[in-house]
Amino acid sequence: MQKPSNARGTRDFGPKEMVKRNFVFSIIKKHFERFGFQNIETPSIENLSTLMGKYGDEGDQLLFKILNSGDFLKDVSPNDIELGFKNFSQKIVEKGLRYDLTVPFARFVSMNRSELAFPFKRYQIQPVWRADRPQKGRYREFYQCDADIVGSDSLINEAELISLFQSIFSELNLNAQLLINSRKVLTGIVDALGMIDKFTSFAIALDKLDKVGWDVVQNELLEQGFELDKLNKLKGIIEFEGTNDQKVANLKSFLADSEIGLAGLKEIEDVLSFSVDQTNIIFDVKLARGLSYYTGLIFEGKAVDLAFGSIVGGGRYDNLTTSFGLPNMSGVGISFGIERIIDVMDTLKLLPSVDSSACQVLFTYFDLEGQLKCLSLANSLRSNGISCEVYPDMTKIKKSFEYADKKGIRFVAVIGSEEIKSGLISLKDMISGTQEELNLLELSQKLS
RNA sequence: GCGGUUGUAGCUCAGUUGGUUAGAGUAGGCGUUUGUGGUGCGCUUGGUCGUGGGUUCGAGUCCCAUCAUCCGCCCCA
Repeated sequence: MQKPSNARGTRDFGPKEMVKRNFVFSIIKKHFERFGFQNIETPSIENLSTLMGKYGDEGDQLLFKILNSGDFLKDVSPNDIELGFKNFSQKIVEKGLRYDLTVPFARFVSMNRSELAFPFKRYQIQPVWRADRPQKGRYREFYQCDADIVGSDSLINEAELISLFQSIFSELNLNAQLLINSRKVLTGIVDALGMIDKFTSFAIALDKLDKVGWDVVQNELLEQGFELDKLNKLKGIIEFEGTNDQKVANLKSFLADSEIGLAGLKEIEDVLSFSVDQTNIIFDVKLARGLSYYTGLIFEGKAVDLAFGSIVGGGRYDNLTTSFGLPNMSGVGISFGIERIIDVMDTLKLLPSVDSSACQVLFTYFDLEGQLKCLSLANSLRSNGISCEVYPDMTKIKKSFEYADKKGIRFVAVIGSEEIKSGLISLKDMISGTQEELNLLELSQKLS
């Protein structure tokens, strides 16, 4: 017999974990709906043609691919194998597991364009898979919780997502801040530096500023051909500390000659002006974010009390559905990294440990007569909306008390010959240790 | 994809320079005299020491490979 184990980077969730997970899931879901987002689901499996090329070369490598069923080698010639695995795999693999929820959503919107009411607001809470190397806060199977709005380019949407972020973390009681920036501001900065064609390398270098420090970033940019005096000026801008409004004002002169940069600043200003509550919203010029499809505002959420990487990500994308044959469909979305939120909250002891789903009462008995009585009493209580279970085995009564204790069931109802004779139920409160005799009506009232 | 760490009972870990039948705590089971749990006491079930090779008279201990884990890098939630 082989030792059982989980596949790499995957986890089981027992009852205790599920209590914690459901707590977070239910709050997120509630707020999604409160903001008018509608739930959809898409299949775990997508055609590889839907997924490939959407996440860059790195992303393509991290896709889990599904071997074709049946005789998957029947169309493969020795020549295909000689051409290398990329060519070869195209012949034997046609499907893959979804890598995120955004691309399947784009496919969905494109396919259902005539039936959807635009602007379309949807939320989706489903697992995604990445053939990544597992690490702290990084798994191969994990849930994403996405809320997106497509078919509207109003900045109200951005502001609403920010508001959604605030209300979710407020109810979760987790202190989190949202960094915001605009791809246009970043483009403007590169423009002002006179290196507009080096946008990507600039963004990548800037994104790791917090980790490696300015000197490393500067050296990297100098190697790329950026000019030192301009970088020095940029350094002052980036290290400037102040309110969001002050930061915007400070950037205005730097971006004075860049039309796109000023447009980006205007976006930031507008979104902030739409945000009634600017608590924990921070305009951060350093924020770049990897995924290439963002075109406008971008944001990233972090826990304040624990360094754990980002727990929320999102931004505006203008061309997501273009490759599915639907151009000009601007959208903006936010993704809550629920696995990391759970990890963070667990570390900070902010999650419930008591199983609120435990039954209210456990029935126990000594003989067949008591057993039947318990079953009938249990059904009466259930029809009154009281959750209860009947201990299934006729062993020592002690076992059923231990069972109730372990499972967090508060009351144990004992039905023996005395109870059957008197028609009363002996009810023990496992917390106080007291016991009382009640009839069915009294029991029902006590527990409802 | 790259670098490092760790892998002994269900769980947390001991195990001395290689040396007899591999230990502890905890969890589980049974009991502690009749129909009552959470703390006590007694007894007890669990391990081909991650897996596969190798060195040796002898390997949990040394070497190689492999799988998994955790931590960095890349990237990301």
